[in-house]
Amino acid sequence: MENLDETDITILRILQNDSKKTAKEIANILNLTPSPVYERIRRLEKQGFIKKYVAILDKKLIDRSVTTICQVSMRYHNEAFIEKFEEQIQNLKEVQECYHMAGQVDFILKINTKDLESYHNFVKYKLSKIENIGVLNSTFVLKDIKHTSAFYI
Amino acid sequence: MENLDETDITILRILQNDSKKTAKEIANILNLTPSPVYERIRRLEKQGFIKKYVAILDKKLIDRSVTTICQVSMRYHNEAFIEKFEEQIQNLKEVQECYHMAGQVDFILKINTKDLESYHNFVKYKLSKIENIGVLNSTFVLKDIKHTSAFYI
DNA sequence: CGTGAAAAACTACAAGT
DNA sequence: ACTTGTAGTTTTTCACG
Repeated sequence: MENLDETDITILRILQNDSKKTAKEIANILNLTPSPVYERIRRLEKQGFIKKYVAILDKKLIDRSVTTICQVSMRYHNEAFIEKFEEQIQNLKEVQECYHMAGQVDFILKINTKDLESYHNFVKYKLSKIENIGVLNSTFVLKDIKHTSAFYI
Repeated sequence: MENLDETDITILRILQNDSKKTAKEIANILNLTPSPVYERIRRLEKQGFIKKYVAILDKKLIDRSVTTICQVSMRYHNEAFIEKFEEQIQNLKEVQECYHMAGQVDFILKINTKDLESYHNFVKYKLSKIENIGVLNSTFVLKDIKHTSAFYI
C-alpha cells in the first residue's frame, strides 16, 4: 500500500469495478498515454495487488437464487479436526465463502443453491457428513442489500 | 439456465475463474473457432448472465486485512426503518456484503477494515449512527478458508 | 516516469457453408 | 450454428526524452 501512488490507486479502483476498461480509456481519465497505464497494470499484477480477473454472473439467471448463511460450531477443537474440516469445505462447490471465526461460532459459511430443497440435500448429504460438527445453524437470505467484490481503497 | 447449452456453461465456468481468457483460448479448449465463442460471450453479456467483469485485489496488500461479520437486529420492523437502513448501508464503503435475513437476526454484514481500531471507529462513527438498531454483534474472521465470486454451475 | 511509434494479437463483423 | 476472412482496436514492446 505504501508502494502505491494516487495513479495506482485510481487504476485499482477502476479495475475493481470494471476490468474491461482498456488502458486507453484509463489513460484518458488520468490524462496519460496508454503505455504507462499498461505498465502500471502489469506491475500491479506482478506484485500481487491484482490477484485475478473474473466474470460476475447473475445468480438468479443461473439458478442459484437461494443464499444461505450457515453457522457451524465444532464439537472438539483440536488442530486435526479443524484442518480436516477446512479441507473438506474447500471441495464443496456450493460453498462460496467460509471463514474461521473468533467466538462461539467456529465457522460461517455462505452457500448458494437452486432452492430450499437443494439446500436441504446439501446439508443432509454433504455438510452434515463432515465429522465433528456440533451445532449447525442455517438462516436464509431474504434480500441481497449489497454485494460487491470491491474493497474500499 | 434452460437457454444455455453445454458450450455456454463451459464458457461461463471459464470466465468466472479467469475473464482474461481470450475467445481464441476458449475456442481451443472447446475445439471451435474464435467467432462462435466470441458471439456466445456477447450473447451471455447481453442476456445478463454475465453482469460485469472485475479485478480481484489482495486485501492484505491493500491494507484491508481485518474482515468482520456483524449481525444486526432492528428495534422496530416497519417498512420505513428497514428501507432507510438498507439505503444507509449502501453508502458505507467498508461494507462489502449485506443481507436481509430470515430469523432473529435481521441483517448480516461483512466489513473490511485496515485493523481492529478502524473497525471500532467504523462502528462508533458510522454503523451505530444508523437509527433503530437494536442488537449489534461483531465477530472477527481468524482465517479465510474459502472465498470466491464463482458460482457452482 | 513518461511519450510515441510500430508489431503482434485479439475483437468484431461480414459472407458463405 | 460454425468456418473463413478481414478491418479495426487493443495489447505489448521498445527506443527515446
